[in-house]
Parts: sequence; structure tokens; C-alpha cells
Amino acid sequence: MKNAMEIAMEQDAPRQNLAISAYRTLKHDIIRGRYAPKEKLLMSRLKECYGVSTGPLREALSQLVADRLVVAISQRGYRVAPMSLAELNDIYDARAQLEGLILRLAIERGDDDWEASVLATAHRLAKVTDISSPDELLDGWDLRHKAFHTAIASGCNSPHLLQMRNTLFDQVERYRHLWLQETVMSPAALEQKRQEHAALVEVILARDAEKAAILMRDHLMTPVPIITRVLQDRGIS
Amino acid sequence: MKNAMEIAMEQDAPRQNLAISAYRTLKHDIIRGRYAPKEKLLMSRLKECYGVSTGPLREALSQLVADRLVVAISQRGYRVAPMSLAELNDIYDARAQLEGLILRLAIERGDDDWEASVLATAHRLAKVTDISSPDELLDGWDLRHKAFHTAIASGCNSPHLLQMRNTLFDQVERYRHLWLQETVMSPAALEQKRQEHAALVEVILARDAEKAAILMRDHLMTPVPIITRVLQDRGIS
DNA sequence: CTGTGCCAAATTGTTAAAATTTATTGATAA
DNA sequence: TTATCAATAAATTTTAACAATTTGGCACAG
Repeated sequence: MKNAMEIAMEQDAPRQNLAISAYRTLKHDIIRGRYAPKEKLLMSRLKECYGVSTGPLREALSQLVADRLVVAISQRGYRVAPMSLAELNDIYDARAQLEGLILRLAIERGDDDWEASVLATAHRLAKVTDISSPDELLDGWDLRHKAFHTAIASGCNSPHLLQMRNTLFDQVERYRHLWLQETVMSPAALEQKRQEHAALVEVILARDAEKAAILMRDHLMTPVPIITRVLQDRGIS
Repeated sequence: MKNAMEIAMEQDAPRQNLAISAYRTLKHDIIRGRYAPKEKLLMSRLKECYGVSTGPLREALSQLVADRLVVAISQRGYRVAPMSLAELNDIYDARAQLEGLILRLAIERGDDDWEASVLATAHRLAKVTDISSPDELLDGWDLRHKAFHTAIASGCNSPHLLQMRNTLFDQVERYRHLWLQETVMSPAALEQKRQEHAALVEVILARDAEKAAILMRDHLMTPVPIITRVLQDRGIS
């Protein structure tokens, strides 16, 4: 019988070492909510579940600690990092501020190729409703949505700022996943997002940094009330 | 005979697990230039040098990879991350931008306690010349300098933004160390810094976000030309 | 109800060795 | 001389078995 990791890896051609593979699948499972916040991560259970021994497993876990998705308690092993309304608010605020800064820089520094890639990814995102299947729509929309925002950010031309953006996104994604599950991409929400994206593209091409930063912050903060409700329903304060 | 890690740990009371200790001492040694950029980090050598076995050692190294101080090449072990003028410029630019953003937020959000801690740490930094010994002056100045800037940043009131600031500082510190070694804190440089700090405190207390962000960016960028020259002298482009 | 001491379970670390991969060397052929 | 290539050496990566330490729970006594 195949273990969880082998199944998850079947599509990835470049077979890296076991620690990195375990890190990726574990991260994926935590973000998607397979393990609850504060849940204990038993060494023995993970070993048989992912089919790796303690060495690579501890490597993966200590990297997840650096990502703040797992917390380590000395001599008491690892637990999934807790979730809280306080962290939700801080994480989304930090992301909105950072994304605003990056957008300002992108508008200041971005060249013609950047403008072209923003337009191209925006177009691809707007046309995503053509896909019929419901599950495929959500996956396809999320993929193109990420590509759109990444294209915008890449105009800032700073690998280190983009790296920090990625780090923060990993931390936000566990909360964001709650929002995706909740809205299930209703046509109304999808239409609202479509309009926000169109407005963003317009002010970006007009190089209006001030207006763009404000639009971006509002756009990123819209999921917060919904996620707040979901967390409260689950008894998380 | 004691190994490098035991010597470095003798002052630390809270004895954590070996992986974390090895991580800290290795990071310290890389930042201080004990290992050259691109130098190969032999497993066998590190094992006997730091007195730990492969398990904790690999944990420490994989965390340093996350910090971008070490690079891992699949099946070919670990190397100290390379240094370059391109990275120097990007890293200092990213830091100046992020610190500017955080300062704006701190001026917007900081309360009276924040103002008080900025004043207090600024005063302690200005009085550092009282210490006589040359080596103690450098260490003491650097410590109080960091405390001053951390006090300013903490006003933004966002744990996640401060965490990103720390991450970026770890990456910058290897370059910054070259600057500290080069200037050796000449009285002239020290006086210039003193004036910059005084100007910063003034505009911060006046809550002038625009002027403060510009002063902060200039203040952070001053070491770049000197570090550029040091790197070029070492044949690094 | 509250400590105390013991036992089981889990973490943490070491060692040795297997499995794989990369680097080197040296002989052979063009 | 130069290039190729197989054999060998070296290093990484992983596993497995074991020792040491620590934690948590639970019976039991006060």
C-alpha cells in the first residue's frame, strides 16, 4: 500500500530528498486543515503515515516551525500552530501593508513587460468562468488569481521583498483556505472580485500609486470578516 | 578538550536541544565570516567541530537554508551562501523599504509608551562613548544601536511585520559585519551616526511620517558604498 | 481532596551500517 | 597527447536499533 507522501509525489518529477518531500506534504496537509490547530504531531504516527524515519521528519518539522505553521515545545514534541482572531487580524494587516508597499514600488519601477504581464494574467483570470466543472473552477480560479497578484508584485524588482511576500503568504494561506471553503466561489462573490480586479488594473496602468495601494489593501482585507465568523463558529477566539 | 559549541554556549543558561544550539553557533560563525562564501560545509568536519551527530546537524543546516545563509545542493551537501553586489543592493534596498513602512505605521500607531522607549534607547545610545575599552565600545554600541532601532520599529504593533524585519536583518547582518569591521567605529563615523539618530528622534517625536521615512532610508543606506568597496577588494562582483 | 512515587510513553541523540550519488583516478584507445 | 570510460573512493542521505532524559498519568497514602 502506498503512503500519503508517495501519492502526493506521483506528479512531481524532480525527486528531491525525503526531508523536503515530507516538508511539502506536511505543509500542504496543515494548510488544508487535515490536522487541527494545536493538534499533537506524534513522531511515531507521522513516521508510518508519511513513510520516513525520524531524521528527515525532524528536518521537515523544524522547517515548519520556521514557517510558524508548527510550534515546538522543548522535550514535548511538536504541535500544529494554534489559530486565533488576533493572528488572523495581524497577519492580514501585515500582508495588506506589505503588498501595498510592493505595489507602490512596482508602479514606480515596473517596465513595459511588467504592464504586459499584468494585463495578460488579468485577462486569463477574467476568462476563468469558461471552465465548467465546479471543483475545477475553484482550483483554476485560485491558480490564476495567484498568478495575477504575483505578476503585479514582481514589478517591484526586488527578490528579497518578493521572498518575504511568499513567506507571509504561506502563513496566511491556512486562514485563507477557510474563506475559500466558505464562499465556495458563489457567482456573486466572483463578480465582486472581478470588478475589484478590473479597478486594480485600471489604476495600475494609470500609474496612480496612491489609489492603487488603497484599492489593494481593501481587496486583500475583504475575506477577514468572513473568516472571523468561521473561526468564532468553531469556538476560536 | 572543549569543542566550539560548548565554548559558545557557556554563557547561555537555558540549555535547549542540540539542533537549536548548533543552529545558533553555526549562524554566528557564518555571519562573522569564519566560513567564506561558497565554502563547502563537510558533514564529517562539522560533526567533530561542533560535537553533534548527523541528526541535529542536518536540522540546523536546513534551518540555515531557510535563512538563506546556506544553500543545499541535492545529493551534494551544503555550502555557505554566496555573496554578491547584486544581493547587497537588493537586501539593503528591501530593508530600507520595509523599515520605512514600519516607521510610518509606528508613527501612526505608536502610543506614549512607545515614544518613551524611543527616547530612552536613544539616550542610552548617545551615552555609549563613556565606555573606554575599544572592543567593548564596538560591542556596546552595536547592542544599543540595535535596541534603539528595535524600539522604533516595535511601535508598528504588528508581530508579523516585526518578524519579517528580523528575518531580513539576519540576512543583512553578514554584509553589515563587513562594514562594522571596516569602519572600526572611527570617531568621525560615530559622530555622523549620532547626528542622524538625533535627527530621527526629532522627526519621530514630531510625528512627521514623510520626513522620518526618508531619513530612515538614508540612514540605513549609508553603509552600502563602503561594503561595495570591501566586496570589490575581495574580488566579489 | 491533595501530594508522592512509580511506570509507561515520547522525545532526543548517538552509533553503525546500508543505499545512492557524486567525484576521482588511471588505464586504454584514438 | 587527448579523450573516454570503467573502477574505485568519498560523501550524502536514510534507516534501524539503542541509550538517556523527560514528561504525564495513575495508583496509593495521608
